[in-house]
Amino acid sequence: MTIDTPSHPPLRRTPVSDQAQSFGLTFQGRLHGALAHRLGVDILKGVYAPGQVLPNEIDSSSTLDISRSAYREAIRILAAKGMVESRPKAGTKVTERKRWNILDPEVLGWMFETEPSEDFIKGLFELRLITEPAAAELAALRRTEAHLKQMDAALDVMEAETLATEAGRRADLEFHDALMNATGNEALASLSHSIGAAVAWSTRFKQRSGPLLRDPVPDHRRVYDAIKRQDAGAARWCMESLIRMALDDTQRTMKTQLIEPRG
Amino acid sequence: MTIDTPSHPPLRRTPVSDQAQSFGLTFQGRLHGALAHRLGVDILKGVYAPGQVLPNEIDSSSTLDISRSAYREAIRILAAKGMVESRPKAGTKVTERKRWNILDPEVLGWMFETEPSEDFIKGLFELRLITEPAAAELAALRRTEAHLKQMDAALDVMEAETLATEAGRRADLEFHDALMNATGNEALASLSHSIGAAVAWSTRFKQRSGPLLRDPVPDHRRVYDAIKRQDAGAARWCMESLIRMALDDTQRTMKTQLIEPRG
DNA sequence: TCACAATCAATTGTCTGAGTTATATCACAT
DNA sequence: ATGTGATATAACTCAGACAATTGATTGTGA
Repeated sequence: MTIDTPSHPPLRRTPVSDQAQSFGLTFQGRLHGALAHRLGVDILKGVYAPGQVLPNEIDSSSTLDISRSAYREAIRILAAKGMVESRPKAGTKVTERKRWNILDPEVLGWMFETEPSEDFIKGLFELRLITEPAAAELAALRRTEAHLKQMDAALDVMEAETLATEAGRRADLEFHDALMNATGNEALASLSHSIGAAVAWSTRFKQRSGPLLRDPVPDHRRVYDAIKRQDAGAARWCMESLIRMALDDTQRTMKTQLIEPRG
Repeated sequence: MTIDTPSHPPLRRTPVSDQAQSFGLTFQGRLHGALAHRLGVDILKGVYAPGQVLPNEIDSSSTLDISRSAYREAIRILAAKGMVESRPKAGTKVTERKRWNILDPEVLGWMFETEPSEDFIKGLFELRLITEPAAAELAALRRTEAHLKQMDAALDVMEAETLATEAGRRADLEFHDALMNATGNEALASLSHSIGAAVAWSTRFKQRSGPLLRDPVPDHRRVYDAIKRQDAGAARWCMESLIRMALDDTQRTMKTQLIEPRG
């Protein structure tokens, strides 16, 4: 067994053969991005363990059949996210898990592609339960009319489209973004944006596997109402309940996915 | 005025001239890293505003007198942190501030090099006040003897070294890291690690400008004691008070820095 | 006048091959 | 043991070419 990267779909649109185009599942625009994606997911999956050094640039790029430049740029991306570390003579090694920037939106997205552990999901929602109710509280105290208008508009779209459509999911994100802007706290907004985007991404799977899902609009509306009337306590409580329900949905979805791994 | 990047120290160890070596302030190992650092700080400072497109690769790399590869790798780093976005024909443009991963440890470090706004500092500590007391609470409930031993050892070093030494500051980080491990929440630990590292980095400045600073060890010890006796409420309260004091120190330091910008 | 298709050109993306620099490892001497 | 120096290996940097993508422009037909 000398095969390093087993059973991956091709990294690039096969430029030579005009047939077999239908493969391009994982392909994303740029080559370095696609490779960073693949390596990132592999690291998260444990295909490459922390401490392990990757094959050197020459070998890697040649076995992947790409140029050294593209390979190096992919490594830079992973290094920027704290997942690998390169030094001359020592090679490029996977860093210890503690140093990974798992709250980076891209990393978080990769995470959700790997059937993350129950513990991780729980930890993430625990963090949401800490931050987002507090954010709702701040939003209730600091929101302006403009914020309310944004949130209200997003809610209308959510109601009309439901979470089954792309537009509906986007509206969900817009609602949370508006709420985070209302907190007037940039760092808090950045954190919630990352997590929210990742969780919303997983909503796509929820929607597919679960036949019936709780309508999220009323819960969101309650949060909105509390913020509108500047009731910080109620905003906190409603947001907390909203997240608990999302956790519940997500956990149930993950379980059914374990039963039927692929669609 | 056609000058693009005004008054920056040299990007590389001047390889030609053997003298004037003393310049190497900002230099960090690799060229792509140093450039990413410089560009990142410039973006945070507003030298390059969101929406603005950077000069193209050819021009940029030639005016900076580096190769296109090195320049491109720097851009990939910034793109990985959400700060720029490249597209063929359209160029590389600075993304809107909301999309920056300001909780990335590196970005946060760059932030503290730019005399961040009062609002940003307050927002960051507001986030700490939300997450870290909650973390202390969780740590009190879940800590093991091993965690306690780690924290205790770190406290001893802090006491012996004080925050004036590198070892002392490292011990401070170790204390918080052990605490975060005790929470058993990976996401929470990652967040606090980012913020903690950045704030600790700023401690270096605190130490320099402020002649006398509150001794932080007793406050830390109180948090430790509460966690040891599994008193979640006390742990939360002590941690909150610890952070409020740190905020106080930081704000005072920032103010004095405004009066006397450079040492 | 407007919608849509074809063309163009600017910019990033990719490739190749070479030389340079840092550093982990080992041998050797202290 | 400890420190010092040589060596080989890896990442790092460079240069120049070509390919691919796409925003803008122009042309075409209704």
